[in-house]
Order: sequence, then C-alpha cells, then structure tokens
Amino acid sequence: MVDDGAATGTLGKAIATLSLVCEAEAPLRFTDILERSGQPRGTLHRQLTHLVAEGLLDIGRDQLYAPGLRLLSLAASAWSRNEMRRLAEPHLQALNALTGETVHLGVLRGAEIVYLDKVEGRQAIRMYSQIGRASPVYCTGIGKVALSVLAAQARAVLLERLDLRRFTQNTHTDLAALVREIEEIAQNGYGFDREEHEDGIHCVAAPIVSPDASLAGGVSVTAPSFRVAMAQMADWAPAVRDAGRAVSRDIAVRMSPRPAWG
Amino acid sequence: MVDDGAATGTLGKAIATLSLVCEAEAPLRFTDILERSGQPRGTLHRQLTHLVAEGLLDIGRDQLYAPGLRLLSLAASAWSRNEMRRLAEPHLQALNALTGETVHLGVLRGAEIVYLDKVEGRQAIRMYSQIGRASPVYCTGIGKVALSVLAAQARAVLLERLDLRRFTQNTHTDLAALVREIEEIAQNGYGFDREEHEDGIHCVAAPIVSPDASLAGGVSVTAPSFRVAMAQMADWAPAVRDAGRAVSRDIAVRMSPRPAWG
DNA sequence: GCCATTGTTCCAATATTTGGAACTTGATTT
DNA sequence: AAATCAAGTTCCAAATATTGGAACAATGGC
Repeated sequence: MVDDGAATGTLGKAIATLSLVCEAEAPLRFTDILERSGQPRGTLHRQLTHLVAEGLLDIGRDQLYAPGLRLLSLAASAWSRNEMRRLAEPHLQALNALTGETVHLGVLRGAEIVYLDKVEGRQAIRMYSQIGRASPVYCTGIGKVALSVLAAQARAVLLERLDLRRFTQNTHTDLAALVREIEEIAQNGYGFDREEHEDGIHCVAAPIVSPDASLAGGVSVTAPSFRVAMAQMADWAPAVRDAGRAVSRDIAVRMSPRPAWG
Repeated sequence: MVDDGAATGTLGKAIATLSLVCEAEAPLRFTDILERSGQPRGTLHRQLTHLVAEGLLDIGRDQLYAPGLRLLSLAASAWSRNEMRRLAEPHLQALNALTGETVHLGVLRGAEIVYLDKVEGRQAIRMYSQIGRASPVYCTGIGKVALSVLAAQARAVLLERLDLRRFTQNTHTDLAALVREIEEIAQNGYGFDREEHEDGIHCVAAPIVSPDASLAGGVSVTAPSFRVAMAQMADWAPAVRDAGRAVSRDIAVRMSPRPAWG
C-alpha cells in the first residue's frame, strides 16, 4: 500500500501516480495530484495524458481524474484465471456449506495478506467487498498461518521488519509473543485471529503452501464473535486445516508434473 | 479487449504486454510473450523486469509470468470508491429483493459495456464472476439501453463502427433493425435482451445517464429463460426503469452543486 | 559431450522524458 | 468591462531511458 520512496523508472512513476489516484478518497484535480506526487507540472501532465489514453484513468468534463475501467477489466481477467483461486474454490464452498459463515482465501505479498477470494455467509449483504484488499500479516488469521509455513530464515527477515501497530486490544504488539504463537500454529496446522484486527470479528485459519514455499497463504472462516463462540471456531479448525492441506496438495500436483501451470 | 494496433509510447507498450499476460489462458514463458508481442528480446526483457518490480506481474521459480496481485489491489480501490457504483448499490439491492434474480450494473466504454457491479440471485453460486468483464453493446440489455440515451450524433458514430458479430440465433446482425429497437427503447425507457448474447439467458434493462451524457450505462435484471418468462420480465420493466432513473437523478445531484464529486 | 532452446546481459544509436517557464483559459472580484 | 487570480496546458533544450541487435549464459534433450 505504501509506495516505497523512489519509484523506479518511467513505468514506476506512472504506476505511482495511478496508485495515488486509485487510493484517493474522491476524484482528484490536476493540482491535487501535482501536490501529492511532487512531480513537475509538465511531466505530470504528460503522464496523466498517457494514463488516460491507456484507459487506466478517466477524466470527466469537470477535469477530475478517477480510476479507469481498464483497470477493472485487467484485474477481472487476472482474477478469473488465477490458478490458486481456481484450485481453492471448491474447498471454500465446502467450508461455507459446513459452517454457514464467510470464508476467505488470501496470499502473502511482502508483509501483507491480499485477499483473493471470498464466499459469503447467508445473506449476500455485500459480495466482493474484500477481494483485492491487503491487510497486515501479524494480526490476521491468514497472515499468521502463512508465516507459520515460511522457511525459518524468510520468516525471520519478514518478522524483523514488521511495525506492530495496534488495531484492537488484542493486537500482538510484542514480537516475542507473536513468534511464540506462530510456532504453536506450525505445530497445530491452524490458528486463530482473536479480534486482533477488528473488534468483534474473529476467525480460524489454516495455511496453504506450495512445495517450495514460493507461494504462501491460507483459508479462513470468519464470524462476528457475538454470534459464534471461540469453542465453535475451535471445532471447525480441523476442517479448515484439511481444506488448506487439500489446496496445498492440489497446488503441488499442478506444479510438479510439467513445467507449465496450464 | 482488442488492442488497437499501435500502442502509443513506453507506457502503452508496457500496458499492452501486461494485458497480453492477463488475457492469456495460463502463465506464459518469456518466449511465448516474445512471439505474441513482437517486441525485440532485449526490450521485452527489460519491460517485464519493470512490470515485475512494480508488482503488476509475478514471476515464479519456473520463470512463468502471471498477473500480479498489485493489479487486484489497485482495482479493488478503484471499485470500492467508484461513485456511480456507490450510488447505484442500494437500488441494485432493491431490485434483487423485488425479483430474486441477478441484478447487474454496467457502464459504456467505447463500444463495450463493462460490468461494474452485480447482486446475485438466491444461491450465491459464484460471486464477482462478471465484474470488470466487457461485453458488446449491441447484444446486451444494458448496452442497448445505454445507446438509447446517447446524443444522436455520438450514437451514430458508435453504431457505424460496430461489427455485428452473431452470438446466438437472436443476435441483431442488421443495423437498421438495431437502430429501430434503440429508438423504441428511447420511447419506453427500458429494453430487453432476448437471448441475444447467450442462449437461454434474457434480461430487462434500463438506462442510467449523467446530465451531460458523459456517463452512460444501465441496470438490468437477468434470468434464465426457462425459469422466468418474458411476460414476467415485462412486468419488472417499470421497476427497473425507475431504478435507473433514481440512479441518474442521484448522479445529477452529486455532479451539479459543487465542482467536486467528493 | 554436443546441439537446441530458452533466458539474460551489454552497449552505441535513438527516442522519450524531464522540468522550468511562458502561455491559455475561465471564473471571480473590483 | 477590466483586472486579478487560480487552474490547466503547451513548449523546448538538456538529461535520461529505451531500443534492438548481437553476444553470452543456462538449461535440458539426445
């Protein structure tokens, strides 16, 4: 989410600008973008023109820049063809059928978990809301289980750089305690988020991992704590763990026999 | 969907490459991309490196290029903040509650309709599937109603360039007939897709339009024809039309008072 | 071990981007 | 109606990135 200082190259700067517009609260005027991006006027103007020409940005009659529809189209292709998502889908459905609660699929990217898919509980109040969103690793169920399957060294590197910001009363802010919990998760094959990211929301999660650990992520069952007790969550844990293992196995099968994923 | 011949500038070429990877059936090897893009080896290699550095593409241990998660994140931001979608959402929910069938929101981009939102019917078999997808204007319900609210000249220009490819028995392949239907839609304020895009699927749609017609789109209620009769569709038409008008009104209100959308 | 295929690096010629300043445009005030 | 101000657009020599061909690894069949 945070753009690491220097955007490299022409493309990098263009994407930084695109990102800026996408993450803005509302459509931005030229001057707004000018201030926030810190680029020279002429440069920025040409850049925006190019982004609009490519359909990545839209500009209205009122000269406000907003994200373009092309972005949605590209993401839709990417999403629908994503191999991990496709393999996981039936398992997510099964978990939803078993629990009646919301099921998530997420993957590790840097120090964040990006949600790749979601199957809603009963009433489809809002579908899609979460897909594509990124959350911190250290205070989400999927985040912690993903950490538990990383190679020791990769995990250590990642953990060291974490900024353990507090979200709720239960957020881990002590690295040692977090490490201890991750080790416990590695033992059990599943883990919990005890209202660590959002008050009133808890979940049970299990890891998904490719044979070489180049892909790490997880599945989770999420519910409001007033409706589903922790004991109930614990009961579901084995099923969640098995789902994660099943997806991991499918990935292994898909990757091993031939060089191609398709 | 079709990349119009020459991609302009550096950014254009990079996006063309990105697009190519996103729309591929499966992750591509360097050589596959080389062939399909027609760019020189060195150039392409650097370009891919940049795209990977930006997170728009991922490359696995096996040297296969796949769409990156950054794309999903960007699209998710864009989607969740989209003003038209937010304004339309309650009306989509209402239509879904009334009909129990799937409701779509779509906007016109060039000669295509891009689906912006979707509320599923009963069983949430697959959420999100359609969002971001693009379909031809001339054989979808939303496409035809969107055409019906364009200024005469803009419509004419668009219609002239259409390639009326046949999808089903009922697809309009005669421009004159299509024009006649669009005029009829303009009169009624709603229109139908009578299995013109996909066999066994029909819908009733109504236009959404901004005051200056810079934004055109529509809402629709879609159902399999074996389950919902055309007569039923016709009964729903007024409700759909009213939903479209309500959204159009909200957009007008949002755009008029102040220069900013936010 | 050799050949074929695929992926990576290098570098001078070329095209693009850069960034400051000058120039429109359009709304608001005097 | 003229003056003022802010926002957006255009211009161009200097700096920078891209280009594209060819040489160089790495991989893996035979």
